Amino acid sequence: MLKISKLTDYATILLIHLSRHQKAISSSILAVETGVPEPTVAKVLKMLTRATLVQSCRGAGSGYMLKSTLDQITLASVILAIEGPIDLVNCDHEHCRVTLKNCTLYGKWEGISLQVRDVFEKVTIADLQNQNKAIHSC
Amino acid sequence: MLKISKLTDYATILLIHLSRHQKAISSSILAVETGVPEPTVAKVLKMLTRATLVQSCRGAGSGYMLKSTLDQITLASVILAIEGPIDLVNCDHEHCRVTLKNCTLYGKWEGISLQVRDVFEKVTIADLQNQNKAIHSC
DNA sequence: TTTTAAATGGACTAAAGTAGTCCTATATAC
DNA sequence: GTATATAGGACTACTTTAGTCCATTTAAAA
Repeated sequence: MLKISKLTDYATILLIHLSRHQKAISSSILAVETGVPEPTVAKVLKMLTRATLVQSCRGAGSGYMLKSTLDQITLASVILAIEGPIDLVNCDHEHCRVTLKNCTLYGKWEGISLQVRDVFEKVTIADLQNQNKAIHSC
Repeated sequence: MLKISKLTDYATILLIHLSRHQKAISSSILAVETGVPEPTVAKVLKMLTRATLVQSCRGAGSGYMLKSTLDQITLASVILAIEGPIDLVNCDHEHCRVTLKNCTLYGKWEGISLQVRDVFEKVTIADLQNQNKAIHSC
């Protein structure tokens, strides 16, 4: 499927929300703000933390903060954090029906994947964000 | 998931195979040639026929033929035939958590989808095809 | 120092999408 | 008329995604 996963969508929304706060905020507050269920918010923030897109702090009154500004966060990095590397075909070279030598299409797909990756590399979350206060995607 | 479906992969392989024949060939023959199981080959060819990328003919000794040359078939048209329209987010505007007015991200995603679509629009199956006889993808 | 709020990690369930198969009907060449 | 194909669609199995929950760790606040 040539689709962004829902969690990636949530991730962009959460990042935009985080950028509006100076202090760290908790996943439960973000859940209320965004309307996304809390356990899901928590899950996404965990992934973003592992990818070092956001910074976390434990303990009472703490939470999550952006590590950089929205214009420094590419959509590609968010997709990578949530869905893994962008590869249009997943050729594991193990269960391939044919021998690798014959697999001449593979290289071509690689090039196309790169072009797609490039599209996402050039879009930042700041680009996604609008000037007005609306922050949900559908 | 940002991946091409397996069936789309098969479709490109089948199209390349079809281009090597002058006469119509059956799905069972294509199955043997490509190593893809016959029922699956049949399924994909049906889809390609509905999308008028290939022409079908029933009856003994008949089968499928290309409707145009490989350099006239874009990857986008194959993806459209197998997976449907390229839309990175599927916002049905019905079960959206927020009202549509607030959904400002939607327009942005549209633009990105268009850029991705553009990548596939510019690649033809002829581009995918290599000069040598190898025709399988992994 | 105790309590409380919050992240972390991982397991788990449910839902959705994909791949693959099979069967019946229909068309056409020989 | 018979054999060979496509057409359509139903169906099953499998994989991925979404979403939830719980036990643990951390640290601030009282």
